[in-house]
Amino acid sequence: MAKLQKSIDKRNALIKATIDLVNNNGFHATPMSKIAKMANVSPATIYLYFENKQDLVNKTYIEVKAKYTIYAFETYDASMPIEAGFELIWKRIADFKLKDSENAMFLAQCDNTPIIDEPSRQEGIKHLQPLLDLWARGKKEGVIKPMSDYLLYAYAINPLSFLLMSEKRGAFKLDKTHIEEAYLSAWNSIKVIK
Amino acid sequence: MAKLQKSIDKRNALIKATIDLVNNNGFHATPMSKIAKMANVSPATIYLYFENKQDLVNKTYIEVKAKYTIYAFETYDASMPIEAGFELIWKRIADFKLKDSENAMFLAQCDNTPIIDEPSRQEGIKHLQPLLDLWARGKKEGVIKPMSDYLLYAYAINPLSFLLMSEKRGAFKLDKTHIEEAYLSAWNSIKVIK
DNA sequence: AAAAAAAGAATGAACGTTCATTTTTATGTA
DNA sequence: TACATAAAAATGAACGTTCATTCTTTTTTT
Repeated sequence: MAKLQKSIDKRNALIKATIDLVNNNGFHATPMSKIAKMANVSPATIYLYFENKQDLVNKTYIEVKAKYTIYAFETYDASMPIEAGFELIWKRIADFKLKDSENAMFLAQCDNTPIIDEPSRQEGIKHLQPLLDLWARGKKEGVIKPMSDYLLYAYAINPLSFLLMSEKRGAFKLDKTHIEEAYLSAWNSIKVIK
Repeated sequence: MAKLQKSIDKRNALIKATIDLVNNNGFHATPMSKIAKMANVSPATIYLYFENKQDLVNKTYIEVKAKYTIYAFETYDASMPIEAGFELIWKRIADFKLKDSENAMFLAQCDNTPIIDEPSRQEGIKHLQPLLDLWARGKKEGVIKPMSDYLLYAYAINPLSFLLMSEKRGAFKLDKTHIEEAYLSAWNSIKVIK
């Protein structure tokens, strides 16, 4: 009964500290010693839970990404009509980014830098399948533009990350009104215009 | 005649090496020694051109950002009609990201991480004014949605960065057709729908 | 021959990681 | 229940390396 005994609380504290420090200082200015201090743990203890620094940040990424997608699809089911389904998923994603902005910002930083290794990135992408399925269905029904999923994602989902980063920098406040405007822009950019 | 004599070629080589290494390895895995080696220069020589590592990366950012905006607005003049002006600027930006993807990717990484200090970031934003002016005019004329500039930027411009990163990762090829589709999505997301 | 630019080697600090030891927890026995 | 013991978890200090930066010397330019 080795691994199971190790405190899940400590592991969580390490992951939280990693997110916090990487968000505020960047990966390059986040030494293991600081992570340990913030998690109230000895530096050596980190290595009981993670192989090394790269492993820690990879696992943090995968865990946060899973949390994100679980939240996004929690209330969706694949039998919904396209537009309603898209609105539902989109608003769950927006909601996650608002209520859980620490996690969302960490993902944004990982998605734009080489701090995560490629296998972990692939692992993170997997969970997005329900949205891709919805889009495939929408294209078949002629409701969503027959474009590459990358284009759809770039216009429908990714702008939220930019808005989140802008908010973090303090130049902008992402409130309910903005969310509605953003949703309309997202939908208008991917729907088929009759 | 101190500074003027120092070779502009060496400075350029240092900036290019910085972009190259940060793009491929990330800031955290880009030591001064490697930058020096790639620029065919002694590590000590870097300090004749830049105060320190932070200064080097700040100046690189500002220089690349200036190149980007100069290219974006080169063929635009403020008397053009809104839609034509937007299309022109948008396509110049897209063009820059395609033909100068090394520079564009470096900007994308800087814009999503704390590797640049805040004054340098502000300095980089300044040059975007012509686009903001165009949007202000478009809002007044009722052609562009009366939304925050951050929202307009998030939907009209920022998606190109995401597409560029996707292409860099090899999952996606950003060709002429995609550019046209992307332009339509961009315009549809910010124009007033009658 | 003087000044500027560049170089390589040196420096001290900081880093990721490991080691030797102590503390905590779980288990078996009376 | 109380104690003894072994295993697991956690630690602080230490290690070897790498890093940004500086120092001293050499090369190049004027």
